Amino acid sequence: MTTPMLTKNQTLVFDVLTKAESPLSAYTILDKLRDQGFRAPLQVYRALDKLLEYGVVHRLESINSFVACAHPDENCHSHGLVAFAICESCGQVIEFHDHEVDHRLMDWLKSQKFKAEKSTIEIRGHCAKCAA
Amino acid sequence: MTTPMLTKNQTLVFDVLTKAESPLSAYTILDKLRDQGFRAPLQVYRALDKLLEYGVVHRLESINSFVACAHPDENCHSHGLVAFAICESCGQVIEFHDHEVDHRLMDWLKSQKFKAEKSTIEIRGHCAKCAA
DNA sequence: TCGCACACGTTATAGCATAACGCAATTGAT
DNA sequence: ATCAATTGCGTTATGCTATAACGTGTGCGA
Ligand SMILES: [Zn+2]
Ligand SMILES: [Zn+2]
Ligand SMILES: [Zn+2]
Ligand SMILES: [Zn+2]
Repeated sequence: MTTPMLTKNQTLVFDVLTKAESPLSAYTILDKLRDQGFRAPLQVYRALDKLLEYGVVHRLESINSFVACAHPDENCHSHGLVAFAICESCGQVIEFHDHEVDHRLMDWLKSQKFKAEKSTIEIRGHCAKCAA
Repeated sequence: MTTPMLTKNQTLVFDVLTKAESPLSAYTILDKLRDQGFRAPLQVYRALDKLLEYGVVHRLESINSFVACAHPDENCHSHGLVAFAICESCGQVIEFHDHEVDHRLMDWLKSQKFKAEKSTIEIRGHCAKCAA
């Protein structure tokens, strides 16, 4: 997916996520953008929908939050799965890709004739710094 | 985790999930149990918390729903990750385990000194029957 | 000019989850 | 026997997450 020009709201939301050090919930984003004129959740959700569609933002299902893509320039997303390690102490997220995991999962799905469309791989725990 | 005797509410919730053909949301479970005296969401959530703790029920993060474990007798859960293929047409869920995927993910996490505690692997798409 | 697509704003509502209180039964130590 | 701690339960209220439904304005090609 080639990313078209972002609209004003999309840019605001994307910038907030890019500057954040941890994933943010839609409502947290809303609060951060009230000074820029945001008033309602839909303004955030509509922007997020587009950013997700363009692949420049990921949704973390297990914590109802959103992060900017950590590898916006690689085209891994088009042919591979994305995985996340989420620290429950500091909130830091590491986004990673592993083709071996991809292929293994895809093979299994293929063996079941299951047509995959979206995937979620999220590991929660404690990062090196917080586990000490 | 050895599963202790279930309480009345836990049994009711577990039975509903066991009989269901698809994952159920907590509020759907609540509705199904109103005739048995359930009145409030907390009655469901408290039972679910215990059932999740005992490992006899899984939570599907990507669809805010719950399913009975499909392999209650295997002890895979103690040493392996659990994955789900979720059909977005018929709602059917296939629970599966793949040690190769486990090891690969665990190795990566180890290389990052990340201490994993909970994992979520969910693939959404269309099952063989619905993809036709 | 008309029709359409798209972004946007606003209000209201739906859906998911937990806080906080109090009561009752159980257990296990003193 | 008594007390304290634990656990489950019921209820009310609240908070967080997400979408429905309506209307506006703008740009653009037929
Ligand atoms: Zn990414
Ligand atoms: Zn951390
Ligand atoms: Zn299971
Ligand atoms: Zn299906």
